[in-house]
Amino acid sequence: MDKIDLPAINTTLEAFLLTRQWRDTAKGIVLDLWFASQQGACHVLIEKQQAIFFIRQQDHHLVQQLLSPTMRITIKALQLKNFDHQAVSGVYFTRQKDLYQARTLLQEHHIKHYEADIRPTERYLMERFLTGAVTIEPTESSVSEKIPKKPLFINPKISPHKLNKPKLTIMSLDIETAYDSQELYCISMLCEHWQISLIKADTKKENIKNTTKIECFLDEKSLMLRFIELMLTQDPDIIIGWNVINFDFRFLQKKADSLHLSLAIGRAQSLPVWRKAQTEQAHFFLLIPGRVVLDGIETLKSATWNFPSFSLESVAQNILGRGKKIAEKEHIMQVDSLYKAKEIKRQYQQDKAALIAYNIEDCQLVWDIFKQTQLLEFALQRAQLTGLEMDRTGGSVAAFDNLYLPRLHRKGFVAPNVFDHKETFSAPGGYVMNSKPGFYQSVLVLDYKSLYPAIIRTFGIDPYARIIAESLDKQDCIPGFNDISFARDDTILPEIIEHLWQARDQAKKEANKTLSQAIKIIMNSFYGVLGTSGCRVHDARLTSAITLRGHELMKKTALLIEEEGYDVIYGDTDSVFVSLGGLHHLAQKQSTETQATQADSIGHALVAKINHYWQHTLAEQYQIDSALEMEYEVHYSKFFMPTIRGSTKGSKKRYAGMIQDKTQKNNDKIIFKGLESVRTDWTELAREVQQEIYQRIFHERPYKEYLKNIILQLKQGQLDHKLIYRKRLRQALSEYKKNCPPHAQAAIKAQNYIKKKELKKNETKQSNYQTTSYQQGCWIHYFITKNGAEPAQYNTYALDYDHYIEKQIAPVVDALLSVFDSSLEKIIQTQYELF
DNA sequence: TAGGTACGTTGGTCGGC
DNA sequence: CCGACCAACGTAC
Repeated sequence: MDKIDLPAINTTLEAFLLTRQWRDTAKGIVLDLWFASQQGACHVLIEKQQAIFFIRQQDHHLVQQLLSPTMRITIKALQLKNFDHQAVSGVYFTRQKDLYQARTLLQEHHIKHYEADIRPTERYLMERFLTGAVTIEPTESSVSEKIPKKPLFINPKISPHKLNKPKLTIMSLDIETAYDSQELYCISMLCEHWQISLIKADTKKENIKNTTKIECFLDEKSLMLRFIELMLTQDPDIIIGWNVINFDFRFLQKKADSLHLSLAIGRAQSLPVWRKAQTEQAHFFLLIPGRVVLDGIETLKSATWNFPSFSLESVAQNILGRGKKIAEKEHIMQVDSLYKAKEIKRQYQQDKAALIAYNIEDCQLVWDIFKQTQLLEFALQRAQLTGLEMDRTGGSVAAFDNLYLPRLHRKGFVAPNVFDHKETFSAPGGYVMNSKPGFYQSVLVLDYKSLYPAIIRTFGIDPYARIIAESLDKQDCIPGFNDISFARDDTILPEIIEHLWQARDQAKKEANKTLSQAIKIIMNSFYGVLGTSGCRVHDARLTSAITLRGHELMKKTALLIEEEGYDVIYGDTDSVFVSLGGLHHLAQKQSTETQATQADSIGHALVAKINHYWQHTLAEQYQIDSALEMEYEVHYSKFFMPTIRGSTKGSKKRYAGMIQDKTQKNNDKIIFKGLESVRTDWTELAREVQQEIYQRIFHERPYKEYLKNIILQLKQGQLDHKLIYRKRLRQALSEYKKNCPPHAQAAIKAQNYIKKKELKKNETKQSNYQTTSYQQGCWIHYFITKNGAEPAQYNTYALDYDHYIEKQIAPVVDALLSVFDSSLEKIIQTQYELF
């Protein structure tokens, strides 16, 4: 047996929490925690934990009578109250199973109970303020000698710690399989200084030349066994991939099951735990004890990255500027959506070296994407801030609970239950000003930095502070709206935000963009959480207190700016748009540099005035410190605000502005918001024409010939590849009952074409693969043809070019041209006159 | 393994002519 | 054929 290399007893270990599990045992609830540490992986068991929820003290005997015949419980009166100021007791269980049963019994008897939905792991961690980084102090009895190599600590003391960069072993994983059968071709694993590809092949027959390390296996079973062995010897803390849980690991699990293999790839040879999502049928969650599996797609989304497509090809092109080895050329995919899958099969049969290179390159792409975007650091920071698992995406309510509940308990309260608060009205959202449409010379944008968190901080908006305020004098409270107010000096949420705010300022100072971003996301999620009935402290009066204060601030801000003689042309929630140069046709010609310099100084002056105003006014009116911070965001040297189509009214949430590049001439950038060119459901042609026309007009370059040429090319069929509509099927096809929009029509037609093909060819295998592909959430690609909407892949009809001119090009162009009393129709008309 | 509301656009449906 | 209304989607913040 290997020599046991344990850290010295009583040496404090710095560690980071990887996975958490709980289980009922004869000796009580056991928590099973895995950490990464400087000394490698570290396993901790916390024994003899009790499960707990709360009841009203007045229900003590009722609960005792109800539960004690079937389970062992202890009920203890506590110095805690519910939100109705009633005293509560804790009910303690030796098994979580009993708690669940008790919960059901109490529900049946309509007996109030609180916080019965907190899992034992979360309860243990949150009440100790343990999130990601911790110190572990092993005690003499806590070190087990049973398992060699891996330290096992029983009931050590664990304390929160600051996040130092933990030493983590990362593995990028990707598999290749047949598209038309359950055949496994190849598995590639890539770590920092190590990589391998396992392929099903006969070494004697195959001639595989490749620089990477390759092992060949005659059958899937030996390949799988080697995979399991390598997972244990490489022993990664983090496994990354692309759709890695719902494709790669799910495939490997099914493969292991069919081969009667135990997929013991967890630490201490434990098994993966699968859980099915309740909402989506096809979505699964995976827990591998001791290892964190991070899916690139979900993690990027959770860090607010957005791409037109989240395929590895598309994201790699966007972030790394390079794509996969088998390129997903869009014009090929249109004709044959299985092009890539077929090429993989061909390579497996004819050129295994190429397939291995492709497979390992996918691992590398995922690795490089994680590195480039600092995704792992983001996941670590988020876990550290929220106490959620590293792989947990979404979970805003759970993050709020982790931060809020322990603090609420220390203030002497237990939380209400989800759906306890009966909704009486719905809270308004952000204030969106009516816009003044037109083409402007010079526009400033000023905005409030994290407006809603700033309002929560400044006005003490907090579920607990509202409860407390009910029994306080008026002068000790800050008024909200809807007849509620908040305790002035006794709050929870504003303090959490203040702490995060300071951490964010510090992160910015240290140029730690990842941390700053993680904090911003969490701070902004608090408002949303208070607004959903899925949150236990939800109350529309609280969100109203935030948004209505926002309305007030926005309106006053616009007045303050107008007082200075400037025109506010638009504003949305936390921003105001200030016109400096006036409308284009009225503008005086002025050098662009002078304009920009003047704009900057005006911007800074306005922001200073407004910030000072709130400092002064709020101190005077409410005796509070303003945390409101308006910033000078950007100067648009040219700016266009459209009207609503077919009206003279200014539009909202749609505009374009040009930002001057101060260092480089002729490198100005046009920002599009809400307009067609940022919408994925408009055709490529429409988006491209909009960009081009705006470029030309903003730079005062001719555009008529360009437009005529586009129309000509379109009618000649030269632009057909840019005429595909792309839209998601948001419901199951059968759910489009009230009306059937074009993309759903196209999807139904596609299904019918496939069925016909199936009957003709009687080729079941491949067709089965495709008939299942028009499901909720999938993308539909379609043309508008003389026969209406047709699926792009199967279309045989002539395209309806008049439709594209009228519905795609004209709207995009006319919005801007109308400023100059022109339109697409007028421009084309002159063309006809020429003929 | 539950963050929110506000908004514009297209095209389908339906009742009126 | 037209207008009013609304379903569906994607977006801004």
